[in-house]
Amino acid sequence: MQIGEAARRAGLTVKTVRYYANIGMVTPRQDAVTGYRDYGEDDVAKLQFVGKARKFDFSVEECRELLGLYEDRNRPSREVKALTLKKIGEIDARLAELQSLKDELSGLASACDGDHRPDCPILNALSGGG
Amino acid sequence: MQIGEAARRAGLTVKTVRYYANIGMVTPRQDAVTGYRDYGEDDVAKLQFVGKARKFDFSVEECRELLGLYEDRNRPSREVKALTLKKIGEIDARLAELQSLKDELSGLASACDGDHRPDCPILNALSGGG
DNA sequence: GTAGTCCTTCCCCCAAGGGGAAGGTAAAGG
DNA sequence: CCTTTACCTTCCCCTTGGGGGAAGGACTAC
Repeated sequence: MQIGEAARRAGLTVKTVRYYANIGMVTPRQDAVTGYRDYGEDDVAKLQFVGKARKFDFSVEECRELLGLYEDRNRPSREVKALTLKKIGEIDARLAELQSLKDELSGLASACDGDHRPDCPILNALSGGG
Repeated sequence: MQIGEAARRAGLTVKTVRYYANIGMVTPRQDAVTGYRDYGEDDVAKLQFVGKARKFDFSVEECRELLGLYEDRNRPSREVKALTLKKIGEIDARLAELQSLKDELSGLASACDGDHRPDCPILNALSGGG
């Protein structure tokens, strides 16, 4: 099938699918006459796979790795789990970072009257020497 | 002072400080003879301000806005607070997103044996039609 | 014939700088 | 005076993951 239908079926944009072809992640056959990319069912499955993995915050490179494992019928599940745990760790770190950021900002915001007067603890905090 | 010392005092890299000058956020005087940027104490204060705001996850454009408010002695604190609350809202949204992501990944990871065998619920989930 | 829709490649754009090259300048040391 | 060192300058390419759009080829429908 052509790239448009493959993209629709995978829930991706044509641009994205073409990008994945360019970086060698999901490489369809090429029609020798028209030069059009020719996607098979297996390609669509890979595109769906990558699309889902991306939604899980895996980077394109990690998706490439997962895709390799996905295609390897003999891979040990250990490797997939390791990648997943690493990703969970990264998410945890980011969660903690965002949470402390939020706490600080919330503290500042609640200390600020937010009226017409120029006095503002938020700006004071940003300009202060802490 | 030269850009190196300004950067050191603000806790930023020279590259970053030069970037802020290029985009017109913190614009030092320019030495007519050498062409070197010439930073004053007020510039360093602005750089510190922007550096802190960046750490609070404000975008460069938001920093520019905050800097404008910071320099306006008559600004209403309302505007600063509004920006801060908006940022807190964004952080909240991201927190929720990451949390649900983590929950899903954690569920998958705990369902995966992580041994030498190829059977892997994580890959099954990524390739499944959900 | 031509309108519409599909496809191709090509190039520039985003954030927020990082890395490094090529070249000017100033101060210290011999 | 000459050289080394440590600054500084501009310029250009690199990153992530594509988006936007131009220019041009291809196919179907009317």
